Amino acid sequence: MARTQTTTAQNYLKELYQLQQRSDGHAPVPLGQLADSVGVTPGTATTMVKRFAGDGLMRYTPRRGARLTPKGEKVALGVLRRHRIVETFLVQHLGLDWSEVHEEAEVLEHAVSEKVLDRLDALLGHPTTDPHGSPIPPAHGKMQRVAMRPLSRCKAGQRVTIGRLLDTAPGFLKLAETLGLVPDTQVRIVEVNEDADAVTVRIGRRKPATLGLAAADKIMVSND
Amino acid sequence: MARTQTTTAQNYLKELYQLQQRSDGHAPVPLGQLADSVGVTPGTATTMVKRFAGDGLMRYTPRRGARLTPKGEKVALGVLRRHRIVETFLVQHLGLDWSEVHEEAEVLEHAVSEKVLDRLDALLGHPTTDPHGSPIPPAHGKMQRVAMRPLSRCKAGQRVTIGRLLDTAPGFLKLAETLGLVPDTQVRIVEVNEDADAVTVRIGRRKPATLGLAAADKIMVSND
DNA sequence: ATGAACACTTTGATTATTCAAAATAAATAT
DNA sequence: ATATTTATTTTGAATAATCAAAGTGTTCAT
Repeated sequence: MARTQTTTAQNYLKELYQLQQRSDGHAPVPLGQLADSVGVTPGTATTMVKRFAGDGLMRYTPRRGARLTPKGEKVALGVLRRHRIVETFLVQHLGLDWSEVHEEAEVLEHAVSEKVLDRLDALLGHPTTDPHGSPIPPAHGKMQRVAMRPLSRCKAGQRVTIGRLLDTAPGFLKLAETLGLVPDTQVRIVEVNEDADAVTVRIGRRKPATLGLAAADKIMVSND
Repeated sequence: MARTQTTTAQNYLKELYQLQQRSDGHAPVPLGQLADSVGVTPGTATTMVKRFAGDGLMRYTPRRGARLTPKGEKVALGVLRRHRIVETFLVQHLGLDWSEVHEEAEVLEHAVSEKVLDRLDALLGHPTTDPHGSPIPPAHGKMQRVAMRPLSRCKAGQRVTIGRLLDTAPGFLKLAETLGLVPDTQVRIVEVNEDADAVTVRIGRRKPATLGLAAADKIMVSND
């Protein structure tokens, strides 16, 4: 049965889910990474993960790492769904800036009931992505998987559409907004310079913008 | 500084505030009552209240009871404000039934930031009462005090307006709704029978409704 | 007054979550 | 291979919040 419902558990599950997505390939996620994401010391993560494993929410191999079980993944997707629907609501109906809604949603995701969530979802017209372009897990059924690649791996001359921003830090999002790098925007790759560690892009007739590769790594795009 | 910010502390403060309102007169509220309201055993309330007293949030006299300090009251009013604005939002914008929003708000009141609260408040047009007629404490300044008396203390023949429902239990609210006893409704007192422990009221041409005095006690009215 | 009743407080434990620091294992470099 | 570094786990302890049950003070009725 387990305390699938505590804020703490939900956070561990949610973070693990996201770490699995990134470095995917069915390899377990090292607990140090999980500890970082959750914001606890490594020792704490070890303790907690062992408990979640006992609850059937994670599969844990000492010294190697952890993975979500199907049961744990279901919970994680629920949390992510709440998070992203709340974010969408905050932007679309309360007019908050997209750079600040992540933090708000971190708290609200644990306080919104199924019923309220459904109403929000309906009010928003059953959105499939949040303001940062991240997919909103459906209430039932599998998550749709959209093929995207990071802006850092594009070639000069290509025309692509911004799909999703992977970094939720307000500073990063504020910058992206300023540059016009928001989901559904068409962008032309002006130059990719591995040596200078930079990508230069251009939106319409705006003045070109240059980003470091680390930043460009966190901007996912799809072909026009 | 104290942990004014934990959900638990906020609940104790909020409940104490409400108990003070009822049996007011600057007399301390017995901890047994507070324990009941918060939903903990008496021993727990004693432990907690001593801590809050140490934090300057309550004034505590052993064996007599507790009262909020001005500082504690400020926190309590903030919680109440969040609770009631959230309730109003849930009813007016998400279409939840007024009988169920109290429970939802019990959780959300601890998750809504100042910024989100302000936006909700603006979206709702700065309401002064929640769906049950309870006053919403203003962001700054004193709470307005409206003179009302319980329906149980009315006399036959009087015409009064329903102002506020004091009981938040879904069952009670559902009943009140069915009978039409919702805020701002005009009601005529048909009969008050102390012996039968009942009050009979009539709304417009509807068929008269009879309530026990205990229920009528929880319905506050004002003169037409 | 005198002893029940009742309300409140104390005590001793428990659960959930966390940290710091010591111990251990694995990976890397020399 | 051996030593060093790095990552992970263990251990011991702390904090917040709670309960059950025993203890104590008050009040009330006789």
